[in-house]
Amino acid sequence: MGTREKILNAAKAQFANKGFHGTLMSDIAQSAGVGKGTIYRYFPSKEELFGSIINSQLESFENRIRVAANSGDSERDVLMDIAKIHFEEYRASKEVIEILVMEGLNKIGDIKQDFKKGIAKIEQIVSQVISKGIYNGVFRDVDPKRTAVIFLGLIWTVLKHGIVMEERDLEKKYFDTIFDIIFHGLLCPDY
Amino acid sequence: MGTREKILNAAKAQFANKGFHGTLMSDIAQSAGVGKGTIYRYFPSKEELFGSIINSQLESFENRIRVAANSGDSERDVLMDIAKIHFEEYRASKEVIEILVMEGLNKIGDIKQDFKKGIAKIEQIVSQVISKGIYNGVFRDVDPKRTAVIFLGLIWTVLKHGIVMEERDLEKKYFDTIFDIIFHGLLCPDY
Amino acid sequence: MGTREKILNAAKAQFANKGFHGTLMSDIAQSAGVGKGTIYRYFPSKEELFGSIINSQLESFENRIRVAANSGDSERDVLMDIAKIHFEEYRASKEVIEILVMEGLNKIGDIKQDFKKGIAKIEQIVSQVISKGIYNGVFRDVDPKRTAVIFLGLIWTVLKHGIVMEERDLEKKYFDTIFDIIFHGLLCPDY
Amino acid sequence: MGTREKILNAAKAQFANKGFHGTLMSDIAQSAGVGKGTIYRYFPSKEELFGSIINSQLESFENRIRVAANSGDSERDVLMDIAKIHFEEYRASKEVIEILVMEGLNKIGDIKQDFKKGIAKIEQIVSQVISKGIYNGVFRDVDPKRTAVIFLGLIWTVLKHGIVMEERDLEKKYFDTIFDIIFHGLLCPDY
DNA sequence: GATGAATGAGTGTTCATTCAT
DNA sequence: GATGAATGAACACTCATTCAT
Repeated sequence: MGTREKILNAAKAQFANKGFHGTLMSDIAQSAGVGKGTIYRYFPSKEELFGSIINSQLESFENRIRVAANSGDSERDVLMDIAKIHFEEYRASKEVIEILVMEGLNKIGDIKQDFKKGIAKIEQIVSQVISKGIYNGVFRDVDPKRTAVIFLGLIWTVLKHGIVMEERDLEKKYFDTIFDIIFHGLLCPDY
Repeated sequence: MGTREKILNAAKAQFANKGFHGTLMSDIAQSAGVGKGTIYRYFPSKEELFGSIINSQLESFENRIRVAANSGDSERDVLMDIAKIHFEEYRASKEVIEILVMEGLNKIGDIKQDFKKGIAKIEQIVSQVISKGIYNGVFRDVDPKRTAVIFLGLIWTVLKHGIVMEERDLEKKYFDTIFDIIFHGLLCPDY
Repeated sequence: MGTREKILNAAKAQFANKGFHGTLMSDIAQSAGVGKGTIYRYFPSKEELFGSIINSQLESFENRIRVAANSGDSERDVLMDIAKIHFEEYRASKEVIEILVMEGLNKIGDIKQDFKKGIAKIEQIVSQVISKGIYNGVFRDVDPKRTAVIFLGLIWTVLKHGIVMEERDLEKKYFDTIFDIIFHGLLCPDY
Repeated sequence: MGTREKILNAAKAQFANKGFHGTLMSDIAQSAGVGKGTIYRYFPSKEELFGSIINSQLESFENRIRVAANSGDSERDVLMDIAKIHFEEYRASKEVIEILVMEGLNKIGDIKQDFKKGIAKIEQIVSQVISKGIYNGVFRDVDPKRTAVIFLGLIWTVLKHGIVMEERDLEKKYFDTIFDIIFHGLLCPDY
């Protein structure tokens, strides 16, 4: 494994465990098995190292979601795919998702701006999916932008809940409930 | 205004603006118009000052939500009331809600534990409301606990979205959309 | 008991227990049962309060020792009286002696200078006693000044030892040994 | 000179000059010609730095005294050697002895306990020397433990006197007088 | 390229002292 | 005269960053 990669992996583990402020550069160096100075040969600062992690994960999300959105599947299935992508990334890289969910919005340098931009892009993709779904008669006539926010919010909420409450097998429990409610609503037909 | 209150207000504003780690005790002192040492007459540490703010807001939420849950109204209306309470508290004290939403789960002393406990209590109340709603034929037969998590998470997410994206008139925009979707679902009857 | 006296007693107890730097003015105030501000009506500063205690004890020593020196007794007995005075004062006011022994020479303001002057005066008295003793054929022909230092040093040493090692019944144990050695020497006649 | 050594030397000088509480870490850093943070690479706290100095000197004393005690010389000479060791160490490292004498018993962390233990060990060695001296007919039949306390205390007191009164050529003045008195006593044979 | 010893700006906290009541 | 709330200068300690080797 390359040095840069070793540093990134160590940083992900440390930031996820102890948060941005709780993580020392020396922790990362030690955990990566490199000298402290070496980190600075690859990343100009702690902040940029942190930002790197956040941004690369956001890009990965954006790309995968964009692919799903253009798959040609029913918009109903696209939404389910988007949810699956989130849970998959969570399973594949719990630590990075933990960082995203817990620290993504901390007021650390320009991280927050990057995060906002990343989220906004994803929201826009989802919003377009919903618009298409409405146009194609799959979804009721809801406000697409707000609904995108709500939909993604739901997924993030469940991820966060799993992380915070330290639940195992998060996705299996919640996946069906989320879609049951978001697709069919909570109320009985009579109400 | 009492000194303690001045300090609390200044602290809320500073923590909301700059986050826990970005806020200096001297900022709070200056913004409160008191000496740095004075803060320590009222709060034993920065952490406890922060925790004080978090906990008192969580208690306020819990109490108001408990009252709403016992109001005797239809469970449908209780859920709407609970959402209204969140938006109201947000309007009344944007800064504290901002702190709760942005920093409540940071790894700062025991804050995270307090926060988790507070959230768990509220989730339990909502879970009972949903159970009753199912029993009374208002709600479909969903899993009450998971649905409570999803419902509350949704509201928090929307609050967070409003804060992060700096939207104005947050509640007016989202309130109806949230309940339209969560009550009636996203899919057209045919799907 | 007058307020000034209450403060002095409380200060003696606190300084003896916790040392100068370990004692807070608020400790003294509380232990004296007065307000913190009240101390400053009687003593201009913590340092002066401390100095007051040191100096008044040194004066008491000086006076009693001067009286003993002028008693007309044999110089042998005068030395024993001087030792007795030390042990008596220790018994009567352990705390002040503790302060004298443990903190008298700390580099706190001008305390050290006062202490040095007080000790020098006492040494001079003892030196004169020894001179007279030599003149009167009681003592061997030793250097009176150095012998005074040694004699007083012995007594202080034993006091300090008792305080540090927290021995009880200090004086009974050591009094005879000190005078046995200092009067008759350690060596057997043959050596 | 190694960094650790530079720091230790600077710390000795500063502590001796200004006492523990009067010495700032930044003073030590400046005087050592290193940055403030560098001190903390070698010593975990001001207290430990101080304790380090105290303890290493106490160990040095103990070792040298133990060697002297086992030299096989007459117990009379061993006592004189022990006194010489004290004066030698004083000459070699006035500052550390000054710290020992002036601050060794202050209530600073666990220093006092270390100091007490160190002194107790040395007292025990001396006590054994005196016991042997009595057994071998060199010393009169005195209490060995108390005599050890008195003997060592006397030496320490004279060192302290020299430091406090800022006398030069301390040892030359006092050495003979101390042993004249302590060996042969103060009284004329008739008394 | 890699290192880790050195750095010093930055921060939470303490506590003697003041002064309005 | 007595008080104790308020003060802010002072200080130990941290840690991201640098740079000589």
